[in-house]
Amino acid sequence: MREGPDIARIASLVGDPARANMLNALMGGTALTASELALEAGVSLPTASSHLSKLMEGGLLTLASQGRHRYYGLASAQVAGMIEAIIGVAEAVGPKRVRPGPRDAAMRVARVCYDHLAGEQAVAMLDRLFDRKLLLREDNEIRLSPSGASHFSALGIDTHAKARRPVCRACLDWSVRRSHLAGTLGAAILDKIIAEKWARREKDSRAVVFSPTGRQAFERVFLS
Amino acid sequence: MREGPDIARIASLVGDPARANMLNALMGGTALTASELALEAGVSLPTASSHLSKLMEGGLLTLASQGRHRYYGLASAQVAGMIEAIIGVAEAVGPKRVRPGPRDAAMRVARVCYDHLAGEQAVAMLDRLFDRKLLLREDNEIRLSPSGASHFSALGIDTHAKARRPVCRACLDWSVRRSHLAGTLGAAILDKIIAEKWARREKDSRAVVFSPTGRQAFERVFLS
DNA sequence: GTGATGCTTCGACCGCGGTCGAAGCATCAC
DNA sequence: GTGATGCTTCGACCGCGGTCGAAGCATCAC
Repeated sequence: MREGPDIARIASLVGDPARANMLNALMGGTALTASELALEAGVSLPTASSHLSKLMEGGLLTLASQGRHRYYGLASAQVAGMIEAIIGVAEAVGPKRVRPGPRDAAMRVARVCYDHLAGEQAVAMLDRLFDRKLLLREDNEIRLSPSGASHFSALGIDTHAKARRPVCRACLDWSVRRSHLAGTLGAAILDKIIAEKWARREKDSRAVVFSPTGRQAFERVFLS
Repeated sequence: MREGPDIARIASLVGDPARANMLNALMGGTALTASELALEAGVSLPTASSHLSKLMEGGLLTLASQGRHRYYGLASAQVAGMIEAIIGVAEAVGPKRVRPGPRDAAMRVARVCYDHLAGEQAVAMLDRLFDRKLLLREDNEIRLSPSGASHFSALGIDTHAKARRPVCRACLDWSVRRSHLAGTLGAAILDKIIAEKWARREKDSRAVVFSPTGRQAFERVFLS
């Protein structure tokens, strides 16, 4: 018996198959309606609605109403990071799959984690941003250096904090088991990658697939 | 409906109050017996035993039999990291506690995370080890540099890999939301801190409290 | 061998929470 | 206004899983 944060409550929210499927679907970063999430989870609309209200009450989701459409999304990158951590353990202890499959390999290279890039490319990128001193580790935070601020501005990437969200944040990568970049800067970089058409989102997957020229451009800008 | 790692199964293992209490107790790194864990969880011995077999089957625990005593411990630093991530979300979405209390503050400064140090001090230490190039980020891993190897050897810290466990690993800190050092090196450093009596473990808590001189010694060796 | 200790297994109980059909509510188009 | 769409609420059902006492099993001390 101990007080402290109610970890059982949070874990049990993720611990139902229908809710886990919904959260997994939302890891792609796109907000979805109750009908879409019911389909993802394989349950009826009333059941999905009941799950969604539980996830809302637990603080794991946000809701944006647009007319008669109601879009559910993950509450934060922190929630996404927790789900990544659970996926990591599930992968590690789960039955070894015979062949990981091409989609799985693509996910390890680059994928969406809520609103930012994850995978080997993302971890390598954060390492290089530190090496080039565009980002600094300081006072237990990741901070944008002056040269980093001008670097990203020159690329047309907005580096200003929005609504209480930090610019830079670390997020643990389940496939690499190292940190990648989250926060508004992480989200802005992913936006740029997609906007520049350096990479495209795989349909019905979190995988991010770079084109040959897009990969070169990405590496020149972020990995050089 | 989707295939993939069974995250609901792992999360539901953590999602029961009794099991969550047990896992929380094991975050201190000390392996405990079924009776001790039953006490922690506030359930009877038969109930605790049933929970423990479920956690074992799910791959979250390891078991070491010593005569008629059976010691349960967390299966890996990865499992510990997942629990830290869940704690982080529970803290963030949970009711804001009126006064965090001194023990809570001490936990944020330094605490045990399974077998290694976590908290502000641990995050600062990993940053400095990178700055001093004793550790290197390379190929999506953390590697010990040659100078790092001789540095730690000189301190009497064994830096050899043991039984398929990596020497260096990142683990996300729930209070700082940045990486600290896990792996055999992370464990060896915590061992040294305790062995040198630079700090002591708080009873019935994960907090690690440095003595004034111990803190100076730690900062001289790892934060300078 | 005998008795003690530590834990697991068995069996029975029970209630929490997931489930969906039907009804209700809100917003839309026209 | 009327009908359609999208979602939530209500109500009833049901079964999974948590619970513990009693019994059983394994290892210890002597």
